[in-house]
Amino acid sequence: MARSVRSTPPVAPVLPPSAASNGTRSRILAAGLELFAERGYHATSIRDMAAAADMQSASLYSHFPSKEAILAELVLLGHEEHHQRVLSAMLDAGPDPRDQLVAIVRVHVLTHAEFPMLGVVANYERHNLSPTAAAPVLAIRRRSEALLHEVLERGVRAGVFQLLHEDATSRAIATMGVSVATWWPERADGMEAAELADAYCALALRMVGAA
Amino acid sequence: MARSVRSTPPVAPVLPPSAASNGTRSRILAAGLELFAERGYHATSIRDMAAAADMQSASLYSHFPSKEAILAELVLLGHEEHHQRVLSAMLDAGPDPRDQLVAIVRVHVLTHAEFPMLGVVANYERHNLSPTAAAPVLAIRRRSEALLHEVLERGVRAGVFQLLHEDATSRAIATMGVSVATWWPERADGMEAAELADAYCALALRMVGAA
Amino acid sequence: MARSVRSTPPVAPVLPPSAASNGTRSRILAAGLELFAERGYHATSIRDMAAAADMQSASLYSHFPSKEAILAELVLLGHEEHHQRVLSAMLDAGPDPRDQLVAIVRVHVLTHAEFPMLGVVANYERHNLSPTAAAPVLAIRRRSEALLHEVLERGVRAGVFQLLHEDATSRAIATMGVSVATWWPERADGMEAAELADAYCALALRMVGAA
Amino acid sequence: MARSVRSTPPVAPVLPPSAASNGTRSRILAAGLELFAERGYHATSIRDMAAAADMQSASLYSHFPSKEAILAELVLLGHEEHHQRVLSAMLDAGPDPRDQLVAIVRVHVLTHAEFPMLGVVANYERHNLSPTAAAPVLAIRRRSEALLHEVLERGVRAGVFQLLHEDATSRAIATMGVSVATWWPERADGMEAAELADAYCALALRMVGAA
DNA sequence: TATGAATGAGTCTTCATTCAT
DNA sequence: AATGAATGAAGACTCATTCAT
Repeated sequence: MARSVRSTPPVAPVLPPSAASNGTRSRILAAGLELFAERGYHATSIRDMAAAADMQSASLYSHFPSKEAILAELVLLGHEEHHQRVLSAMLDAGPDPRDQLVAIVRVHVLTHAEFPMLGVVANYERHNLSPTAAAPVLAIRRRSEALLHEVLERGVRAGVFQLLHEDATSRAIATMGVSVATWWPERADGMEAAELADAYCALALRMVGAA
Repeated sequence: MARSVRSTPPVAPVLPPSAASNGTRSRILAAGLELFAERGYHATSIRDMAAAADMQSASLYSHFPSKEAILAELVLLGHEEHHQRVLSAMLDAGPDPRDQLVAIVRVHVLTHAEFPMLGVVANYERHNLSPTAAAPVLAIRRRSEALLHEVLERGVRAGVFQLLHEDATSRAIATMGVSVATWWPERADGMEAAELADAYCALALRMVGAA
Repeated sequence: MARSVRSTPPVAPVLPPSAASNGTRSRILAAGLELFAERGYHATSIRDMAAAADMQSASLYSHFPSKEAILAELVLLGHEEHHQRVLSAMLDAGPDPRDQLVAIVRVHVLTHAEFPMLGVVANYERHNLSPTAAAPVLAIRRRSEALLHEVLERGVRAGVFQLLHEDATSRAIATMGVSVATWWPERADGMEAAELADAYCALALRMVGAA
Repeated sequence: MARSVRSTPPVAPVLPPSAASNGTRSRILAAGLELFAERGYHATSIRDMAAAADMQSASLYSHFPSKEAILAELVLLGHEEHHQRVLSAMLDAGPDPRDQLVAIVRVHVLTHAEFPMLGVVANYERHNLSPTAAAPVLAIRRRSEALLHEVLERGVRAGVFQLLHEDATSRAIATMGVSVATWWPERADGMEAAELADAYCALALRMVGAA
């Protein structure tokens, strides 16, 4: 039986399925995502986005009330997609804190490898949101952080994790996953996403003293 | 006699001594640093910077030829200061790869804890530089990366490090230090910089399988 | 039957029919023409032009990509209108070089008398164009110059012209026509355009030794 | 005895002797002349002129009270030099109107050939002067025009000139001399100034019907 | 005499947004 | 749903000029 030589697409999809494919709106979101990720929110003009979506700038306002609304939707979408995947992975993992940690890190890394632009925008461009638009995003972030915290705490209580410093450890684990969005799409070798995730999972186990 | 409970100032200095204290120029740099770190390069206007430096916007041009030149100087300065500190720490460390890794991580973390705004600007705002302005910065980055790479390689050859994946490991170590600039200044507890550095050094040793 | 005493309007039209009357665009062109002719390109601000066209300065950019583009259009338009008139006059003239010279000079003078501002802008402000914008203009100028040259050459070969110096003569003929744009609109007496043209035609015939 | 092969210098002097050679002031005037002639008054900044004169812009104000004062001095200087030369040539000519016309045209052409930049600035940039600064210039212009007018009138009264139209003729004669400043420095052939002047003198005689 | 720094007004152009069509 | 034209505010930058040194 012929095996496919390539297991990941050469170019990652821009938007997750939950947001893709429904016409003009998603064309605008895709345009915004690419440009915000590449140049940043303030370096991208409404006209740039319109051009990338093959329309006039005024037409954007038939779909979004403002430039900020487009960023807000992208940032929220990135957080929702991520949180839902992490949550789902946790539910599939058994009760062992080690399995739970691995589940979190794997899906965390894979999501950032699959949607690097969304990772960049959600993490680095979210600071351009007004407090109002940022609020629901922060809520999700806190839930995600709490989830990792919970797993670490349970591992400590179960005696399988020996943390050096809770805060530093959890920040390090979270950060190294996010950074994947930045460097992995530009990697020189042909490293696969699954291979990458394996490495980070093992790394995480070492960081919590469980390997 | 009462001992001071806090050994580091509550607010870190903005610029390293190498750039501070020489008049108008450094006042402009300090203004740019604060604003670029807080809002980002494109969200900061030349008038904002002038106001923060208590002068008219046109007066900036007596000291810098363009807005980009201010960013370029800050980014370069951040990289130079960082690289020089890392280099100096390496020279003070003994020949043991473990000591060398600890030396690198400690100074890496401490630098980002002491100059968090410079860390943010140097790492996140440098993408707003033109290729010409970015070139010398990239050269320094490559040297710093090579240094960490060298230490890891030597540790592996000496049999004291068991790396899971060289690239992933080095990226994770570098990233977790940089992220300090982001979260540590806003920490809730009264964590000291030295304590933070200790934790990250131990974490790094675990990551390379040497703890 | 009563003859009208005045055959030309007291104030010449600003733009030739080929460019006039089509809405906002030509209102901007007319504003630019008047101001460029009166004050010069660099002494005219985009705001001055907007005010003269009764709009905001930003609105100009819905119709022209830059200030230079407005000048470029005016200069090109002036050259095109002029060249087409000269060409048309030549075609109506018989084969006699004297008739041809008179035809050229008459239309040359009349055009500058009818559209003096366009003459001033096309001839004196064209130096403010970038090489790219100036190229098509230069092409037309060369064609016009070649036409006069051709007529003079033919007259010499036919023995009806005795030139003192070809280059000096053709420059003098061309220049005296262009200068009409400058002094004729401010003439003290009530000199008619037709009368003016008659004088210049006779003058030209003398200059080539054919009178 | 060796004859000089070249009767005119390859590059015409910038300023006439009356203004040259007295230090910083004339260095500034020379810089202004070159730049005003090349780019125009409004396209030349005070900093451009300072750079061309190898000094700081603020230093110009030790020698001239304003940018306009530099233009005013150049324009006045050009007119004075020109008028004095024309006057002197007239005094050397005999009483014959033909000789007088030739004398005027010759010196008119030669002056513009020798100081083309001064000719350009005096004739085309003088419109950028305020009425106050323009007044003495206009006075000289009127005297020069009156002089030509006088010669033409005398020739008519003496029956040696048959004018077609006084105003048109005098404008044409004056204009063709001024235009020399524009085209002659860029001539393709190696035409000498004396040769040029001869041609224009003969042309003028034809124009007045005296050849 | 010369200058570096400073300034307020101005430059052209782009911005996000609105609105009538 | 889409657009061309319009706008007021703002963008980075340059202007001619001033002044203390």
